[in-house]
Amino acid sequence: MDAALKALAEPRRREIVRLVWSEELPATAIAARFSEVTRSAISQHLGILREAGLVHERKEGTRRLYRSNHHEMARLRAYLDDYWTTGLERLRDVAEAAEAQRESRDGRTDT
Amino acid sequence: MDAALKALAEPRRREIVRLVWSEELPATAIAARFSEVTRSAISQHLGILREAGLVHERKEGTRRLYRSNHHEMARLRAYLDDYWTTGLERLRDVAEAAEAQRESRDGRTDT
DNA sequence: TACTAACGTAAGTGTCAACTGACAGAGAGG
DNA sequence: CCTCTCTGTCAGTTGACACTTACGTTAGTA
Repeated sequence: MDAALKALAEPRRREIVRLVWSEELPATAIAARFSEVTRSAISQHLGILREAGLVHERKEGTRRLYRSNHHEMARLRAYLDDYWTTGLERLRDVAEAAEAQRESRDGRTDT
Repeated sequence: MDAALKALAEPRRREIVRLVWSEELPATAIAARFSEVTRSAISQHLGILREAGLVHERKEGTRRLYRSNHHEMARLRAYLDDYWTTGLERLRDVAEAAEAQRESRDGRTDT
């Protein structure tokens, strides 16, 4: 899960995931979209994405077709949603409520 | 924006943001929560988070109080939400609709 | 002034990541 | 078999990053 987030922190890889989201594409076709880097670099990016479980790989003859792993992407999204809400907003509410209680009860506290 | 995502790809920094989400804390207090690394490391993490605009810094005497920048966090969240929906799901819908049209029109296509 | 607490920061190190260029294997077609 | 295409991978370079140690700075205090 941590690997997935780290993988998507790279703009190039976010773009790759975007490319193969709705279309299954061979490695060469994916690499062709990136004129700034070599095919080798894209191949390595694909390896990282596959390792992180963000893309699926399917062999067909001499080609390897890639497509996004929607399920894993959904998991990552859920993880982040949990981070925003449970981890932060809700924590803030709890803290504020607790502080309000402390203030109205003791007027001062620590820890 | 990209710096923010990259900053949050680091687990330690995610934890820091969590710590100062509801409470404004001095650097020392934050560092005290992390027994595995030195105060210097945390200070550098705080610098990166500040650079990415994810935390606010306020000087008070000899101390520096930190707290999360909710606004920037919301922006990042919106950016990701846009990535999931507009960038992916919607794109998939469009692609699937187009493919369905192609199939019912030609019966077969490539590229 | 001298001392101390709270910080940031420079310097140095080990590790990891992105990239290029060269090479190897696998499958298709002559 | 030979050749061409598609593709992963290895070797090597460069730069970024997380971390530690040491030092400098600033503000409060005796």
